[in-house]
Parts: sequence; C-alpha cells; structure tokens
Amino acid sequence: MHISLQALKAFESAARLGSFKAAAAELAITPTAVSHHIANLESRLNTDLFHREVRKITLTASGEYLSQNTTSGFKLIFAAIEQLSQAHNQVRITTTSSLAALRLIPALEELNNEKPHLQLDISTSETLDKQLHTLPVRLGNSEEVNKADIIKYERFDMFAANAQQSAPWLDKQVTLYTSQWKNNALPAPPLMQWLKVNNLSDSCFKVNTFDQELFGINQVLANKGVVFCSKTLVQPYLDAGLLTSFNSQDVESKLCYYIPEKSRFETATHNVVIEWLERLLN
Amino acid sequence: MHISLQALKAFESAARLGSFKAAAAELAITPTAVSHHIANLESRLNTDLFHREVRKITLTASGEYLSQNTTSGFKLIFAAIEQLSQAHNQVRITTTSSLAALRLIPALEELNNEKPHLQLDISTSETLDKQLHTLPVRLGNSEEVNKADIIKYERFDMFAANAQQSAPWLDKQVTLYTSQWKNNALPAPPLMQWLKVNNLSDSCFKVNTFDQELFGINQVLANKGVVFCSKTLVQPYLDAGLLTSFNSQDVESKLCYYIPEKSRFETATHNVVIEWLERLLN
DNA sequence: ACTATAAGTAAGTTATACTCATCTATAAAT
DNA sequence: ATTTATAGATGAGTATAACTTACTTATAGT
Repeated sequence: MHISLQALKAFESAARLGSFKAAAAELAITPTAVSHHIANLESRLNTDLFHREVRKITLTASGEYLSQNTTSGFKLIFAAIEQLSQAHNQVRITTTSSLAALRLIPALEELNNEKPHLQLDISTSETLDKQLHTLPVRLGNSEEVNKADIIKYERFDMFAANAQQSAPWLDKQVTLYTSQWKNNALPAPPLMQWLKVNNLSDSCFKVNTFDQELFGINQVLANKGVVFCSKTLVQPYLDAGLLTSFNSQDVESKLCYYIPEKSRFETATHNVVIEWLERLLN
Repeated sequence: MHISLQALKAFESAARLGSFKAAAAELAITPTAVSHHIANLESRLNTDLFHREVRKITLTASGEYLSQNTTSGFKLIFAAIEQLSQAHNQVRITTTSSLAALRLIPALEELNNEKPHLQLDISTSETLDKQLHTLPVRLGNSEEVNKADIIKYERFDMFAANAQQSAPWLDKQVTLYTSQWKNNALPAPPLMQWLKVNNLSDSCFKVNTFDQELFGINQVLANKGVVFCSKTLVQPYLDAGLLTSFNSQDVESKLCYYIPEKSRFETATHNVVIEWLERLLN
C-alpha cells in the first residue's frame, strides 16, 4: 500500500481549512484534484476521512486523527524549509551578557553599515537554541576546547576609571570587583597570579564578586573601586580613555571565547560573521 | 519556489540512512532518482545539503537541520497512517480499575472466542491517551452527561459474602466498606438513601472508605464485613453465589458509566465493542 | 592495472497528478 | 415552483514530474 505524499498534503489542507475549494486555492490546483486525492487516500486507507455534508465536509474520527498528525508533521517540515530559504542572510550570535553588551552590540552599527544585507542578531539567551544559523560564542577553558574553535584567548588585568590619578591600591585598601562564574567548570579569573606578577598583596583589596564581568566593569565606570577582568571586554573603554590599567602587568588565563564546532559553519554569511568577530576581538 | 514532497522524502531517507543507494532501496526507486531529487532540492533551496565525499555523503549544517525536521515530520505523518491502516480491528478501552478488573477483563476471553479477529485491549491509565480507537468508559453524573452517551445507570446495594448466614448488621455493628471518589465532582454513593429505604440506622455500621470500589469488594470477598457498592460491579459474584445482598432493597444513584461523544465512534469495530459493553453490563 | 562501489549526467519512458467537461445534490433567491 | 448558485463527485483525457536505462566519473581496495 503506497500512499501519495501529495494526496496527504491535499488532505491536510482540506482538513485544516474545512473545504476542498479552499485547499485547492491554497495548493494552486483545482478542487477536482483535491477531490481525487482524497478519494484516493480514503480508498487506500480503507477508511472515510470526511463526512460529506451539503456544501461542507466534516472530519470523521479517523480523519481528525490523521489531520492532527499530518498538520503537525507538515508544519515541522515546512518550517524547516522556510528557515533554510529565508535564512541566507540571517545569523544569530548567542553569547554572554558581558561580551554582548560591551563588545558585540556596540560594534553592530558599523557592521550593519558595512554589510547592509546581513541580518545579525545578538542574543544572550542561556537556553541554547537549536535554530539554524545560530552561532554560539562561549566562554571556555582553552586547555579543553578544540584549538581550532578558539577565537580569543583571554588575558586579565586590573582596571580603574581614568579619573583616578594613580594606582589607587598603593595608598589605601580599595574595593576590587572580579567574577565568580556560576558554571564552576570554568577557570576562575587569575587574580592570585596577577598579584604575584605585580608584587602586590591581597590585603590591598576588598574583593567583591559578580557572576558576570559586566557588573564589576559598570561599578568601576561609576568610579567605584577597581575591576579585575578580561582585557577583551574593557578594550573599547581603554581606547576611549575611560578606563586605565595604570601600567600594571597583565596575566594570561585559561579562559577563551570559542565557537563549538566552528568548522561546521560553512555558509558565506557565517564566515563573514566569524571573520568579523575575530577581527573585532583581536 | 515549489518544492516537491517526494524530493523531501528522498532527502529524508538519504539523510537518515547516510546513503543514496540505501535510500533508493528503502523507497523502491533507483539511486539515480534519489540523486535527481536531491539535486533538485538543493537547487531550489539554493543550499548544499550533502557534502559529496568518496562513496559516501555527509550532511552539511543546513542538511542536518533539514534532516532533523523532515525526519520528525514524516515520522509523525507515517505513524498516523500506520495507526489508521493497522487499527481496523484494534480497540482500546480505558476505564476505572474496578470496572476493568471486575467486569471487562473477566469477560474478555469469551469475546476473544466469539470475535477472534478483534484485538481489544483494556487499560486503566489515568492519562487519557489521544490514540486513535481509544474508547473511554467513564464514571459520571447521569444528570450532567449526554443521555445518548450513557451505557449503564448505576444502582447501589449492600453486599456480603454468601458464607454469612443472614444479614449480619441485624446482630451487631459490622464494618462497612464504601467509596469516596478522589474526583469530588462525582456523586457520592447513596448510602443514606439506602439506609432509609431499608429502615436501618448508620449506627449498625462502622464505615471505611476506599477511592475505588474494587478494594471494598475484595475485603468482603475475604469475608471481612459488608460493602456498599454498585450492582454492576458485583453482578458476576452474585451470579456465582459468592456474594449476596440478603434481599435488601437497592437504590438508584446519579452515577453512570458513559462514553463521551459516543456517536463519534463510527467504525464497525467500535460498534461491535460498544454493543458488547452494553450487552455485558445490561 | 583491474575490479568494485557510490554517485552524477543525459536522454528517453511511464504513470501520477492534474484539468476539463459534465453531473448531483441542496440551499437560497426570484 | 422554478431558477440560480455552490460545493463537491465522476470520468476521460493530458502534461509533466518522477522514474529508468545506459553511460560516465571518481576512487578505494586487491
């Protein structure tokens, strides 16, 4: 028993629209063709699918059942096709709030001017969406992730608002903001190494932590203490002269930004975005 | 852009099986036809779906995405067709544990002998399954449900093991089992009415309740006290002389067994089963 | 170098999916 | 009561999508 997919589609439309005529219009064929398809289906399945009433049709129990399943089935299929055909110029980056807010979103306008056709969308959703063309930029341990996937190795340093005259920790104990990740599989910020390299004791600082670097950086921009964070995130503020590192020595960390299975993204649009990201952060 | 469902199906098979040849075998066409279909799809979607490697194909990211969605979509559709074409002789009754255990399951063997082609399945699952050909037999309030849906009006009486010489409540206070439904939209068993009609006081009884009539009936079968329950459930035990009502007067109740939207079930098989149910219980 | 395998190409063939013309049944309008 | 309009059914004929055959390409294994 071989049932025709076109007949199923015709049935699905007719069942959903409650009319052969409407289904025919939707499928750009004649009502007769729909009638044939459904008669064919009914004979092959050996069940009535519609009750024929005057100038209207209603589903039988079997028809109702088949309708629900074909409708959801075809919906899935056509939604996927819709994605594939529309999404040539669409890319969504999902990443941390900090990277999004401090680096990606501020740089978006320039990219939009450069490549006006490109529809780039930045999202900070935690739930990894299985959408096509979603490019996840994750924070990871550079010793564990695939080297080829890494787009930026993180270095850490201490920063304060440029309004401060000189390294404030030399005078008195200052409030220090740093990060403590919710995900404790991530390497912690290398604060101890930094103190050692810069010949400082932790007694100079009163340490506060947030789970996102963004928050500490915001405190410091408001001239409240100093922040120990990734150079990547504060680069624009350093360039703009809003933050300064007072010539302290930066340290490397095991943290990196990476795109899982980077090579998997192979469309021209993806490559444009990946190159933009690498240029932006390096 | 009009994409062919057959091409999609060919793609789905090829993607799932990882081979045009295997897909061709599954669809009973030639590998060339599969190749055509996929080339056609790729040109219409303007995307590669497979990487052509030597003697093997692998999915691109787009192909992977389309594959997942088409596979689940077609799965839904063909599972429904499978149901429709296989289920001509299949019916599943879902009902209460009590009705199932005391009346339906014991009567199944006879039905199987009478109609060997019929595959009747009794289920007591609470979760109403949206399976095709599931016939729910529910306990309801006869004043609320559609009259045409009712298959049995319930009458209640007091029963004890036939081993008891005479009505045990005349001598001393006895343990009485009755039901208190979890679903309090259901009318309670009409114990007060029964006491009144039979000129008895509730002081004759020590009342215990279960949420299913079956449990009280089982107590009484083990010669532990008396049970106030539906006549429908104990009829076989009365016939077999295992339980007796000692000529007490039964009372009507608002409870009934009914099949929601009974007229909706219109196949020959459903009608056979509904008639069997009505014959069995009446 | 030879064989086997998986897929692609081009051209020809088949049968499915469609249309057209006609018909039925019923509701609404005249 | 007759006419008109509407939704769908039926049957015959047709266009074209889907398929096959024959041949080609590419490459892995012997």
